[in-house]
Amino acid sequence: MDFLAGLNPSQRAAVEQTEGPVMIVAGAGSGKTRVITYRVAHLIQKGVDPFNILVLTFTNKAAKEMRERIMKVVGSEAKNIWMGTFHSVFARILRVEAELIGYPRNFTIYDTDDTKSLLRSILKEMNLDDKLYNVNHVYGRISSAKNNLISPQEYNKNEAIKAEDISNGRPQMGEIYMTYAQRCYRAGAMDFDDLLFKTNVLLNKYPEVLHKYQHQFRYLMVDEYQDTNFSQYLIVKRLAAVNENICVVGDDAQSIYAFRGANIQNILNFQKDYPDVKVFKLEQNYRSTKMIVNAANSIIANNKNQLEKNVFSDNEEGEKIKVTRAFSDNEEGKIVAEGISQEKALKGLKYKDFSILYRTNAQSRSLEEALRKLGIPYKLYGGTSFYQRKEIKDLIAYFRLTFNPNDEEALKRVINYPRRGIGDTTVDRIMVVADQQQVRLWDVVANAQMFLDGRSAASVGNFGTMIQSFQALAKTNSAFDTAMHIAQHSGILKELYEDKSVEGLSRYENIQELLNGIKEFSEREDLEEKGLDIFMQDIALLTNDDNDKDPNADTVSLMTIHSSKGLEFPVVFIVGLEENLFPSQLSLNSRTELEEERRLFYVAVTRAERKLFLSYATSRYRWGTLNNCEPSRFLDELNPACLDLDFKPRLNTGGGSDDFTSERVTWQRKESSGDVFSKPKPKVVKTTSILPKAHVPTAGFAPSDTSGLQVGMEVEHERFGFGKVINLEGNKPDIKATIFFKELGQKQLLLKFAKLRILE
DNA sequence: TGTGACCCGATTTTT
DNA sequence: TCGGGTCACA
Repeated sequence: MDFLAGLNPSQRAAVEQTEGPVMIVAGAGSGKTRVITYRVAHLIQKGVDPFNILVLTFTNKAAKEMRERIMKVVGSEAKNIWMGTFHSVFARILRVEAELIGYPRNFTIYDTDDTKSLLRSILKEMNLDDKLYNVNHVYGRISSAKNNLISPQEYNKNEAIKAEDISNGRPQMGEIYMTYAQRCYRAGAMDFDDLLFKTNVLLNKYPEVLHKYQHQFRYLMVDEYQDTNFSQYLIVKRLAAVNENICVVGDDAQSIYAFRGANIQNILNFQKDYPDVKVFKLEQNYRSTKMIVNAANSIIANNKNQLEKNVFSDNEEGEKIKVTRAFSDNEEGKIVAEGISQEKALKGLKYKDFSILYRTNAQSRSLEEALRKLGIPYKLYGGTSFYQRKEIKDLIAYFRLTFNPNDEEALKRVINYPRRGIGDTTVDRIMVVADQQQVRLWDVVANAQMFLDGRSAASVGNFGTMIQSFQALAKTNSAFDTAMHIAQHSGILKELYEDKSVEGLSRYENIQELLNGIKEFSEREDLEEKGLDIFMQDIALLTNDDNDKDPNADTVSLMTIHSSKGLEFPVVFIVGLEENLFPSQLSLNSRTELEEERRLFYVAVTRAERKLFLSYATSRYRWGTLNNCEPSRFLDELNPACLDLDFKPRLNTGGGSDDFTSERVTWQRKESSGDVFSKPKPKVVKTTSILPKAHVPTAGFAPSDTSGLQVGMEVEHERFGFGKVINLEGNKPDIKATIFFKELGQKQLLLKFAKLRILE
């Protein structure tokens, strides 16, 4: 057990407490991954069969890294641990059990694009206004229903939900959800949320299945527990119910995915669920200097709702955090790029020791430009992943159709690509016929002569025959041979080969790369089954980092803060620290959202090992117009003792001062309402056009006395425009009004702060 | 059925 | 600014 010696007392205690419910609260940089890997290794060395251990993570990358590290300690036994993302582990189980809940074993997994495209079709078929029923909104609504385990039936029965949708002006939401679920079912497809939702259905409806897995997974561990949603929470709870050997690891301070349904309460309430839980706190940060840890602590202290802990560092004091102000986004880029060159030369670092973090992807442009000018190599993380590329999705759609010919989205994608004279009208016709005759899509395609007429029957028939030939081929051929054949005979390869443009060339290369990947898969010796169908199974669950060509290249890393979670760099630049950007404009309406932004800032700061640079610009191009920016409130929240301001506050020049602290004071004075959550209006400096939908208050706008405000009244808000009150709640000074604004949709406002004019 | 013009919308995104 | 999606027209 030599490896235990390298752990500090609390890490070691957490590793050794293998039985019963355990919660490990792991501060940033406290050796969390180490504890998990050693804990699993320890279990195995104690004689637990790896097949009985289930470890759930949120990313493929985390699972992969962890498995490799465990392998180093216990050897190849580690291969037998059930370890993977929630989605991949339960997809694997669902493939075994699918038929119980009425799905084919080779069900398709719809990714976000498939889901949105299906929703778009449904909205169109229902003749709904796609502004009101915005696809993203509808998707979000359905997704959150599923994540909260509300089935379409329950959704439609629930009066509160119905009332909410009606007040939002979207009474048909329940119907959409119902149709969407039916269409997925008909297509033999599950979306991402279904993988968890259906697992719950399965475990709930079939006690013997639940029982089987409860006994199989005698030890459960969940990484990043603060990011679980209700659906995931319940799966874990069910599986752990018998043995209660459940260990969750997380850091509430790093919960940054609530916007996707993660419920921070899952970790905050863990002690209530398991009263005899043993809690271990990992509070020593091994990653960063004292300066950085102190600064991070000073930020997170501003959040109210959190588990008590005291993260500290025994590392060296370290340098102060350098704060820089730039005049524009481009100047900010230039300053960062120069900063990298300087710091690199000064400290003898490599490019890969640097990372630039930003709130939104759009910010990367000016940074990239500046880096290119100085010849600094960089790598952009995020963006479209390999499997998201159109050409890859097209070819994969053929594969999908081969194994699941009812896959509606795959069918729509390729039935006329490459062109074969099957237009939208014909495709619509197929859908309608399938609906009317109560047959599956594939029945219509395969028997085109019966269901369609004339010319379209012939072309659809040919398409069907082609897919059938692929199916026959797949039965007897290797994954690679099948894939190659499909690429050639579908016409995709030819289509791309003939496109000699730069993009066409790269598309062709991407297809080659996919085929190479399949070839490698075909030649793997550790797999028993290696048909194309097996290769296909989890492809929707793969993401970009699985395709990182050269992870050791010496380049600066550029990424959003979200994607930086779990990573660390000697030197970190966090850019764009401006109000309305970070914290994001859209997070300013509620304390919960603002706190999430603050945790995001905390995550960003704690990525840095040795040196941290912060910057903001006083003006920035956004959506084509130049805007004035105020420095972020987060800068004020940092302990000033940790900061090294790169500019001198101008003394008494009368026209306002220049360091952000005084700027803050200035704008706070302007906001007489005292509402800390209201935001300063972005001032338009130079515009080529008037800002799109900015509301211009009616001349002589003056807030009314809102004490007599009633539901149903029409009001005007200074910035949000005209709207109607749809709900009032709370008591006297804190009455909260839900108002549906014509331009912006529903918003909740505290009456004591909101400036509203009641319309007669 | 195919193409180009326009119009909208725009955080973050482990799966 | 940029990209995707839709619509009008050929």
